[in-house]
Amino acid sequence: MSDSKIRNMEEFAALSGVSRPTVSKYFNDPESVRASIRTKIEAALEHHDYRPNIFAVNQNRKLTKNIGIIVPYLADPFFAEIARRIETLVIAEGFRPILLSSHGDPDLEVSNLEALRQIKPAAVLLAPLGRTSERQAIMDFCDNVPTVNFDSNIEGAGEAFIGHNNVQATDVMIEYLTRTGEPPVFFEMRTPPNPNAIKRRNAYLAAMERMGHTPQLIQAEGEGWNLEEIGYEAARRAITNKELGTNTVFCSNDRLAIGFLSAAYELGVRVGHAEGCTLRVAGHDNHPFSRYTCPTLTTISHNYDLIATRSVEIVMSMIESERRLGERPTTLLDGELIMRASA
Amino acid sequence: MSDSKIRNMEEFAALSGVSRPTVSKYFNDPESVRASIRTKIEAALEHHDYRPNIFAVNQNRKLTKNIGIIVPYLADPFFAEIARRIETLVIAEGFRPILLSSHGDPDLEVSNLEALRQIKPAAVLLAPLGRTSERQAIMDFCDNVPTVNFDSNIEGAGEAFIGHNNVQATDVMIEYLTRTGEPPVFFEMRTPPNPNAIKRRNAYLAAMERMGHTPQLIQAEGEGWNLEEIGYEAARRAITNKELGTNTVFCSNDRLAIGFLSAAYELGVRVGHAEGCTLRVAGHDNHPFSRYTCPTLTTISHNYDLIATRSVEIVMSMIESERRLGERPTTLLDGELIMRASA
DNA sequence: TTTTTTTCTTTACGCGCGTTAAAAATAATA
DNA sequence: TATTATTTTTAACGCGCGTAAAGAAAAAAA
Repeated sequence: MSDSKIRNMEEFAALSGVSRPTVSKYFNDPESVRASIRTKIEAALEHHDYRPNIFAVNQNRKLTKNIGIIVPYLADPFFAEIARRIETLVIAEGFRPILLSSHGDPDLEVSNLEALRQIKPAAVLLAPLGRTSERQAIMDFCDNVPTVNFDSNIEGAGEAFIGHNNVQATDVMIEYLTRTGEPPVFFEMRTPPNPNAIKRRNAYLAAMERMGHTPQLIQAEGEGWNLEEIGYEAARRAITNKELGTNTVFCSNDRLAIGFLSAAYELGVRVGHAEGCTLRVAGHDNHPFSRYTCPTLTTISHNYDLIATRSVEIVMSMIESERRLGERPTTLLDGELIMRASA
Repeated sequence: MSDSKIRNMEEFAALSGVSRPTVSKYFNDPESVRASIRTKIEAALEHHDYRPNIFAVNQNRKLTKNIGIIVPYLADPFFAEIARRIETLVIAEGFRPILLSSHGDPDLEVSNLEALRQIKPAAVLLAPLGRTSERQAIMDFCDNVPTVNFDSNIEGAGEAFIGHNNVQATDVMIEYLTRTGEPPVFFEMRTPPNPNAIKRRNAYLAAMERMGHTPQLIQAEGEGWNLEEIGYEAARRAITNKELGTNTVFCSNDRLAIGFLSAAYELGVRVGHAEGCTLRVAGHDNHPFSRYTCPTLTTISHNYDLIATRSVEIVMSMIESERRLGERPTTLLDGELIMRASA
């Protein structure tokens, strides 16, 4: 690098001995100019450190190189992990990820949508809040901006949906639990913020019925995203009141399970599938921390890798094929049983 | 809202019966125009849903209303929580937060810096990686963009530093531990990614010396940000090899402690300050999950609230006072002892 | 009502770059 | 070497808005 500050493309073009329109062409696609010209520009680039003004560029393009990513709650390590992977892939594709979190607030979700719209993104990846989302606002947004819906399905929103196969995953876990012990009680929130939870509940009920077991739902009260606390409180009550119909608990998600394990530990209940344990607890999600709970949590993993790569793939194909897919393809990724110590 | 799409300020000005320069003035500060004019504009706004093109606006302003936030690793709930709070405060101040994570990668940290520079932010809040950061790149950035350094101190970087009082916090914990039992062994990484860890190590050594106890450092090998795993492995070894000189362990941070607790649980070591426990474990940070470990983790809390509010306060004062403070004021926030079950 | 002060309108330029059309230069082909 | 195809240059406009200067209008003060 050198010193001289370049003010604009005009100056840089002069320095590199190439006309400005050609330089502009180069920055939009280096391959689109002749090799000899490319060499000249890149030589100049070595000495002068110039980059086109991003605002001016975006003002004149109908579409930017921005890709919006909205997650419902970034302080949840699950979404943080997904977001991290998506960001990395988006960067690798040569786009700029813009990551926004709704922090569990429907109003903020709408604000985020508006903020993104202003930015004219090439596409957006949206994991909505779910039940509490302003459905209409989301639909409006999707009409104007090519978006892919992931994680939590809002029917009809976006050009495609990619998510977790809650039914398959739930079935696998129930199958495992019943084969290795008593059939599970289902531990969940009465009014879960996320539609995946409803799917899991229904899958549990269906599976139990199919297998000839009587289902039991233990429903925690509480709103919001403080799931560990909600799980902890409800588990405490359920255990002390002896509400558990069997010795096996299947939690709707790992964060509730973490709360459950905490309560069980505190009450002196030994959890696990080993000798001397009186309770088995399983989760769902393979939360980044589930590996370090006490005992380590048996759970079902999302395919973190595939959920990210597929989402980005679809978005990229949308962008290249001048957006808008056909009939909102839905991709459901199978979960994988992670056998650990808790069940 | 109504239907008609407005293309630009010219059109909107016509519709509202006000001249374009005045409309422009309004959007920069509604209070700067006469009430009667304001009424007209806002009336038009009710029917026509127009907002100035953000790229055009930013192109013409020397400084934008953007405030950059960079954290070293967003998948760490500690930073996710801090970022969440800062974002909220920044929005409340009428600015647009741009949150970027370096994902533990020094190169990405530099890319993030460059991305922010392009965006001409009014200011940025930077929590650097620390030891692995490209110091020179950060210094260069700080020369060009008014920035506040937080969490991890890079000497001389930014106009101000705001962080955790590691010495005070460490002293408080050691004081507590020695009063209630044996003096602690210090459990840490040999080459921690974050400079806070070094401060904590030194504070531990100094405090132990001052109190006439012999310090013992147990140093986990490993690089990167997978702290639970690193803590788990090292703890397993330390426990099985009986390396612990006392029955009390003070972990350099909560994520290591989480790994430690996991290992202890697995090895059948009962942790806590209660009867029948053979080991006490304490952490540092009051990580969002420390409340749900087994047993619940005794730790020292950062003042999440203050760290966020103070950082934003300083940034705002920098922006208002035409940036650049005097002699890089440093604010160290005291930690608070959180007594739970583990020690 | 007249004068002064404040605010608004008109007019016009600039920001940095995308993009186009016609002319010029270069490369590929015959 | 002459001809054709491809790429580059020159010249110029447009994007949507900030902003400045001069004159007109409105509000406040005298």
